[in-house]
Amino acid sequence: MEMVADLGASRLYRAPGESSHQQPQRWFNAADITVAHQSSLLKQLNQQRRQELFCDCNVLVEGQLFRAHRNILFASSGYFRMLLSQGPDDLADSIDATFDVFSPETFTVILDFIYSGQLDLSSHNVIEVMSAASYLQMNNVINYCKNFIKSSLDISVKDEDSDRCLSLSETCSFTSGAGEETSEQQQQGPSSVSPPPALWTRDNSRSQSSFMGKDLDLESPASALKTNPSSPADDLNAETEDMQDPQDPLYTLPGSERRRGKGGTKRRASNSSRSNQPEDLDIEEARTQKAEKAEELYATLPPMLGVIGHLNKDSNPIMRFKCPFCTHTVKRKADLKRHLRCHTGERPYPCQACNKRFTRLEHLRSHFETIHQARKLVCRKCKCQVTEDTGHVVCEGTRRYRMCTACVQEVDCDDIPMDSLDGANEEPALLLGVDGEEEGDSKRSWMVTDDDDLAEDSGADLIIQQVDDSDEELQ
DNA sequence: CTGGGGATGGGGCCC
DNA sequence: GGGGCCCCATCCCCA
Repeated sequence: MEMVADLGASRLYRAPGESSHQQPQRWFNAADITVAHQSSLLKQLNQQRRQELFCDCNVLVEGQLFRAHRNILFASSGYFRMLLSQGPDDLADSIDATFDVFSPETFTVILDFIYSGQLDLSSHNVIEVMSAASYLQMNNVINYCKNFIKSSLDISVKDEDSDRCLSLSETCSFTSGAGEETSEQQQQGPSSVSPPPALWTRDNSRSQSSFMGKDLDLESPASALKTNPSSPADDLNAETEDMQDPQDPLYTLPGSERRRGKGGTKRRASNSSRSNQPEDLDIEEARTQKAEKAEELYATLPPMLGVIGHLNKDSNPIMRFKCPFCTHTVKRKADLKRHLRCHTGERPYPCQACNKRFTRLEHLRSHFETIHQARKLVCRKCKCQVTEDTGHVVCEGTRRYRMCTACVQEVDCDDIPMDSLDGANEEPALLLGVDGEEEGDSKRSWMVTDDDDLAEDSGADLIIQQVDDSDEELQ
């Protein structure tokens, strides 16, 4: 084909075999050609999908199998992009993804959109489609849903409750993540999908169940990389790999984050109190990177985080915030931010005594009081109740605990460094702080001292400073 | 091997 | 929105 004119973006081509002398001349606009080509191509792909030709990706939604093309899913969804870019690509017969967080009908709507540009939204399915789109990281679909809801709420736009079908041609351009720049596609008859009932509450309950449960393949794109549902053994392995040892520079790197069950902290009980000084820089670097990545992650969160939950008793919608990485929803944005730390691996609260890091200040406080302050008025040996006066505080490395007089006499006292009773009642300096944060007044008692060596936690070398701060200052 | 308890993490919710 | 408390689940250690 010969280009005969360049009109900026619109180039004109002469059909092959036609000379400039032939009449009438047939001119092709490059933009038209592109659109026609894309349209034809997509139509072909859609046909192939419906005929299950060359489908190399299996998606299981509530037991219903969908077959599609990896490259199409990859190009359309951030979720699949992450999933397919890291998953094995030689398992044509295996299930690539399993979803229980939305219905097959919803996935059909989304799949039809991917392959046709037609988003079959209705007042009945918009919430679940939006929720699914959020889960699949398809910002364009989310935007359509938002527009749909917005226009539905606008009483000036009289559309009653009639279902509407948004097509690419009628809505905004896409500037979101890669793969969602599907550009203008051909108009195609809306796929006839029977809309499921509004299922937000169902989704919400799933959120809880899946979150509390073990179906890791639903938790996050990263965890979804597992082809098969994780077995307890897998979890164990995951645990093993996901050490929370602060000495491990990767222990909470966002990229290595893997969802685990509640409270699954792998403890290298004594390891955490060992310091490899030459690695400190690496640790700090990793920590910084992690914080930066977390910030970056927060900054690049999909715009659609707030979703409309079920109606309250006044029939007003209850806004909930959905985690972009899993199906969990929360009422408050602050709770979502807190929740996101379990995905980002961010642990902004380090214990200066043992270097262990925590996601929350309260966890750090609890840890410090329990481990380093001997706050429990219980004899560690005989479990009897002691008081601050009768409970001798025994130091063992960075650990402090109380023992009753009898137990102290029973064991070889000479081997156990022991605080005086007076000292036991005094407050060791809480060498705690929040990385990168100025200590506020409320945290003054959690002083950061200049003695960074305290963080080295070299066992018996720990220096317990005794200051006059009262316990109450902690509260 | 097993059960109990400690330590930790995460969600809900109040202040 | 942050801090904090309560509750519960999970994991690990140890007797």
